[in-house]
Amino acid sequence: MNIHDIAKLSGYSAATVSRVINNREYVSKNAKSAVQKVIKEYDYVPNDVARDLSNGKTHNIGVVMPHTRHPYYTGIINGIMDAAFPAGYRIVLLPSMYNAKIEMNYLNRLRRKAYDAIIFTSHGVTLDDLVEYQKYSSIVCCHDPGDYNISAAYTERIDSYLKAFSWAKSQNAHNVAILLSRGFELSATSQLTRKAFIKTFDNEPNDSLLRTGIVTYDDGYNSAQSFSQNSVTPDLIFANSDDVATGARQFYLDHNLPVPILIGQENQLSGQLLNLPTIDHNFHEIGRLAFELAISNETKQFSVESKFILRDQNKSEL
Amino acid sequence: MNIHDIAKLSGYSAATVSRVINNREYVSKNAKSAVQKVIKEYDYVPNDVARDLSNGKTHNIGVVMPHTRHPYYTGIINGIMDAAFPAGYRIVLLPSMYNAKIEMNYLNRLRRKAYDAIIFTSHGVTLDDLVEYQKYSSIVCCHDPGDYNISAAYTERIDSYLKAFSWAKSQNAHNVAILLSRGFELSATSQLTRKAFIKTFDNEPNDSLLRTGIVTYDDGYNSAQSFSQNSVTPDLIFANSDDVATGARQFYLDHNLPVPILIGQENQLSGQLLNLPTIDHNFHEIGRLAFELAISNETKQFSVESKFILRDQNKSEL
DNA sequence: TATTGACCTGAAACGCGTTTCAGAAATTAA
DNA sequence: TTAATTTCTGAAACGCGTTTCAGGTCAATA
Repeated sequence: MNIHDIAKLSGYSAATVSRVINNREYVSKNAKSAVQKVIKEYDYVPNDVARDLSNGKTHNIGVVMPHTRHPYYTGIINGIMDAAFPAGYRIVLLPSMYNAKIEMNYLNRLRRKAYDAIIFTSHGVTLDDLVEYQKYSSIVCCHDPGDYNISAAYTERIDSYLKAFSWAKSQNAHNVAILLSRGFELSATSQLTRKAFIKTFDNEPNDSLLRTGIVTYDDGYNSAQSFSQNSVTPDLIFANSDDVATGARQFYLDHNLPVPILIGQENQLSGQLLNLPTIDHNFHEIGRLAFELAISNETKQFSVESKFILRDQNKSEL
Repeated sequence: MNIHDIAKLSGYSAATVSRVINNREYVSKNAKSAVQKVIKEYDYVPNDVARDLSNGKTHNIGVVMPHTRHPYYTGIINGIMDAAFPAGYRIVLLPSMYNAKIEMNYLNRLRRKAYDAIIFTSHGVTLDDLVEYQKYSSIVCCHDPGDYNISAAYTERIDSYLKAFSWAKSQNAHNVAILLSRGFELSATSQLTRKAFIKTFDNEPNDSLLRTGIVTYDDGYNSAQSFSQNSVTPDLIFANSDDVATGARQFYLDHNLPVPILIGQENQLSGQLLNLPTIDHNFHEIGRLAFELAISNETKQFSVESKFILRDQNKSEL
């Protein structure tokens, strides 16, 4: 049962049926009611794929993320979804595991018109690639694109990183461990962390106190364990999430070792319970802005301030 | 630049180009290399929407969920995604806010061929509706479908609910508060909670100790507050997540009131930190199974046991 | 009354791959 | 060498809506 069948059955043409379905003008009352009657009688619904093909639009936005285990990604996704839903867009989850080949594959699906736009919450492909593929469709990234001419909605992280490290310094931290999702060379965010560290402590982060590939509570725990196994004792741990910091903390507690000072990120419940200092990156707003950029035709950048939150240490009731 | 252009440029027909692209047999070496050369030269990629239209398949699976604020839903989504990715399927997020009209809309999009299947992590429409729409495409629900003939992957909750309540009873809990996402009349899961409660305590849950619409930490906090404002003092709170239980706990702490015994669900980090008894519903496995059902042609049901986890209360180091 | 303009309508083309089917060419089997 | 296969190939139809454009009707303006 397609639009041509309805056309025949109603005695009008497919063009008229299409007009009725889409509530276009220039349809007589007679035509409208006749067509509607047949549509109702045969319970006809138009094929969305054919429609998308004809319209050259799918109302689908692809969202690329390495995984959904870190609150930053899930937070952005929520932000995008909350904005996309009322606008009639749907989001398609495109997991990449930081794999550039997989991401290129998604970029090609953009060329193939499968999505109206793609938002990269994180990207393994180069910014050059993103700029290149922009000619096919709207692309938004969620990192500072620097001089690259590409739409971006991102967190201005440097200030809060500086605040966090300078607070760390004020606590007399000398051996600062850094737990990152990706190494400095691979991630702009990690690079920012490094810059803030250098600016504060006047030297490079200590390799033996650096761990990458860190995402979850367990990763935090294991990092602390590996520090311990290597006889490394950080006096402060700067983690990429509160849950990660909490995991590290647990290792020390489990082994009756003194717990280093902890700094988390993303303002999670675990950090709230433990009164950890944290950095709130306002990912929900990032998601919202990313969506707005995705459906707009302009290429522009939005940045949002992140906040270093130092909770009242005395209020800890745990 | 479409397949016909490539056909002309290569001196072969669209049919042959299609064969080359899809690696079909019955293409001569000459044809293959000539076509590939032109494809490469013009950097042609086929249009996915046209392909989907032709093939009648999109490789998109719609996933309906009320929201993404509860770990149960995000957990299922992760499970689905982890299974869908290697199988070459993508998932489209379809938020419903428990709104049956919105869900019907999604069901109609299924009829319109926008998705190959739909998974309902929760449903506001009736099971009759789901059964009805099954004739158009594969539908999977994540609740016990009872006698309805529909594919389902769900958690067998009753045992762990019974265990939880009987533990509650053993703790001499008399005023048991229940925090639910939806009321008994609207949700099969809530109904199970009720049944387990009745079986254990031999009477209906007390209305004044019942709260619905509960999803987050804040909701938990507010519930406790509303109990307090109504001079209701539960001696045990059965929450629908550890975070919710944690929120309730916080209210009592903030007001220097004795904290009731807490039972959480979903085995979250907050519960782990506070050593709360919890119920683990194994949502990741549910998601995986739901996906398998979504792409299979059979209609069947899988259920997974949930676990009541009583943590060592003495080990609380917080 | 002659124009003008608004309103209707449908055939055909378009968006773009895929598949069918018939026919031709090249092999292999007999 | 002939018959029977197997391999290639492309025109056309198909999946299904949307849009364009020409042609027609009818009421309103001049």
